Amino acid sequence: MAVVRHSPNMSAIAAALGVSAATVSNALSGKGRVSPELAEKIRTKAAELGYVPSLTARALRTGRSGVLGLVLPNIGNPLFPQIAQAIENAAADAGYGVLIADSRGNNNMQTLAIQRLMERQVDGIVVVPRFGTRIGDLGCPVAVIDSPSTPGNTVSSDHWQGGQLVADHLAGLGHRNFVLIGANPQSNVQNDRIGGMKSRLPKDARVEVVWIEKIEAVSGPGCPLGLMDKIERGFTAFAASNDLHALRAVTELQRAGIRIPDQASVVGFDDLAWSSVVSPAITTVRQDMAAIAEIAVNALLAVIDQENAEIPEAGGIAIAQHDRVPMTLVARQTSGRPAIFNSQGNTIKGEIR
Amino acid sequence: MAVVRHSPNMSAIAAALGVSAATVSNALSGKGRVSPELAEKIRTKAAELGYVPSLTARALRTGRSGVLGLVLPNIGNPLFPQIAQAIENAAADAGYGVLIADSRGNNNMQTLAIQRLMERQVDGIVVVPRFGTRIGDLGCPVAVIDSPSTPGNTVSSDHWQGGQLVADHLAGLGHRNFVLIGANPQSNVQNDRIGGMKSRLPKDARVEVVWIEKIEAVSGPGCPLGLMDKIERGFTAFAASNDLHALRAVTELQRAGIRIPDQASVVGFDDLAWSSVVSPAITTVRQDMAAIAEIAVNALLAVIDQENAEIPEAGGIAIAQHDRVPMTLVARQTSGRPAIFNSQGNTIKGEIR
DNA sequence: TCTGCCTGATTAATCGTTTAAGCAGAATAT
DNA sequence: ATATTCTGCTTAAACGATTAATCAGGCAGA
Repeated sequence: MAVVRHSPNMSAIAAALGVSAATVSNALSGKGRVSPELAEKIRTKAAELGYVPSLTARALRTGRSGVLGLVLPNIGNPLFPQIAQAIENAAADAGYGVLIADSRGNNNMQTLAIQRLMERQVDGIVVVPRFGTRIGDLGCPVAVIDSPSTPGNTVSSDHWQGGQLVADHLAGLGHRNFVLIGANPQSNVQNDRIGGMKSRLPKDARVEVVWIEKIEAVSGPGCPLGLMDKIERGFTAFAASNDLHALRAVTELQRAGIRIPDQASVVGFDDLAWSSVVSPAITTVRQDMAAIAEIAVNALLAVIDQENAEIPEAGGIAIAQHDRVPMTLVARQTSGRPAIFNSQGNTIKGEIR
Repeated sequence: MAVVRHSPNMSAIAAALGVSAATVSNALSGKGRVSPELAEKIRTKAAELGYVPSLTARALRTGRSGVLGLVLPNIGNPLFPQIAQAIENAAADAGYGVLIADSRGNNNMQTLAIQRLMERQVDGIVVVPRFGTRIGDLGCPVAVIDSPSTPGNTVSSDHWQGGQLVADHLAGLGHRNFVLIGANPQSNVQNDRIGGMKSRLPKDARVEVVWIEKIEAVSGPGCPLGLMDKIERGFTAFAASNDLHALRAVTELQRAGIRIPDQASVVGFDDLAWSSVVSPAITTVRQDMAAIAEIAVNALLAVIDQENAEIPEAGGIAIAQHDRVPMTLVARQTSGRPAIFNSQGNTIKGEIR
């Protein structure tokens, strides 16, 4: 008995039906002129033989691999799962595969990673750039996910609006003394979030900003952020640019005996994996990654199609008509009314709940 | 001026030098018979023209795509970044690309994800299986990363030994009352970790196991785990099968006013992103992902090579000669000697530090 | 000188698709 | 009745590499 050697190809189907391979191709793609009956016969025969098209051969012929590259500043980032999952799903829905590339935490590698992807002839690249880097003309369609305030951004969350959500939430609860926590002022995303927060704070609010990297540069990584000092000075609301920092704040305060949210409120961003299971569960602002990924992938595919139709030497940056997707606040347990005994310059009488 | 249309191919180099394409191929691959001088000329010309080989064409001809698939139970998992990064690095070092596939959290999708990868003719697949699923003959080389106690496992951390590390650490600090925290008893990884811990606990130790999913089935996701009850009953050591659960324990205890590590010690696994920055920083057991990834990828490549040399219809599961890589304990701030006032049935006098 | 071997190249087939071009017969138009 | 357009299919040429087979000389041995 002859064992099935490899998966059958178009010629096998053609031979089995006594037609030409071209006809099989046309029938399966629905492109050329094939009679409905024959087309049907071909399709059933293909299914019967378990035909699987060779994407490699198709790629060679058409010059399109059906694969998208994904470059992130740092695969180790806790936000990576969300992004990767969303992009993978959006790409899969569009019939594309996703090739990942790690820039291993440094800027040169980002370029190298992109090159490696292009050698594998990806049709386009989705990149979440490291801050401080500009994605230029890569000679390949690119979709950039960063922040609306980044030039060349394709689509991203409306981080500014997200910041406003946080400010409104906390101010609405009665807070007037805010500590804003960021990591690095160079990041557009963080700047937007913090800028958005500041833009909505009440006029009589007192605000201080803490930049983690500055503190760590002095006291070492993982060091305390000096939040108890803020508490003693009457601050009640801690708004971090990130759930990781929010978590850090929560544990630092909790460890010092502060009850959350009774004595202090903490809010983060991104709804990271642990945010809902710690005690108390963290109030956060969530990105609609599925929407972002879909918009990014679609914008990318649009550029790819257009490039394919016109000049092959385009390689531009994809631009979505709708470039900022709104964020949503998820109120959980780390935010509440400021306690009376802790509120200075507070106009409304908050209750301890 | 004619602009460079696309990246030049072998024929372009051949034409520029007045030789045949085959010679160029031989020169660049070093396979056929080419005079050293000509080979050198070809190489410099290739560099000069900026020649990039078409991996697609090569894949079509050789039947090998140079791409590995990576399938995980859930891309959203916080461990994903570590695994993905390690696999990507190991694969890149071996000249391979990595295509990711999300099984979107359910078992059927795992099979589908694998199929999608195979359609893209990956040369092999690295899979971290969902628990409860067996990876059978896929018709394609597979490396399984799960646990040494899983049949068909290629390589993984020695979770049992990791568990022993935890037990030794805590027992060495003087603890005698242990709460072991797991999520799901079906997971081989978690069972190994917990089994390893149990195997090294002192004979006079008191042990209780908490399964999170059981509790959540009753009280809902993210609910308290009832750890204060354990504290009141004299337990001082909380060993979780995972940093996520450890963090959950830390915050739950902290929130209730327990000082860590003075009144209770907590240990986790995996050294997840936040473990080093929360207060107190979490003592954990780290996996050597780089080693695991390298072993897995190498074992996979071995099967690929062998399959390529012999019968094309193999598709077996890769087996590494060294299938378990040791874990290392990272002692941080959540583990310490048990306080005297809390220690029941404790033989040594622990100090409050 | 003739045979045989080695060297350094070329030729041509192949991988599996896609697709432009061609072609025979039927249907329609003039 | 003849010219034209469809229709349904086939032919054959790509895509860019790899590789087995071939071939022309040069050189050594008999």
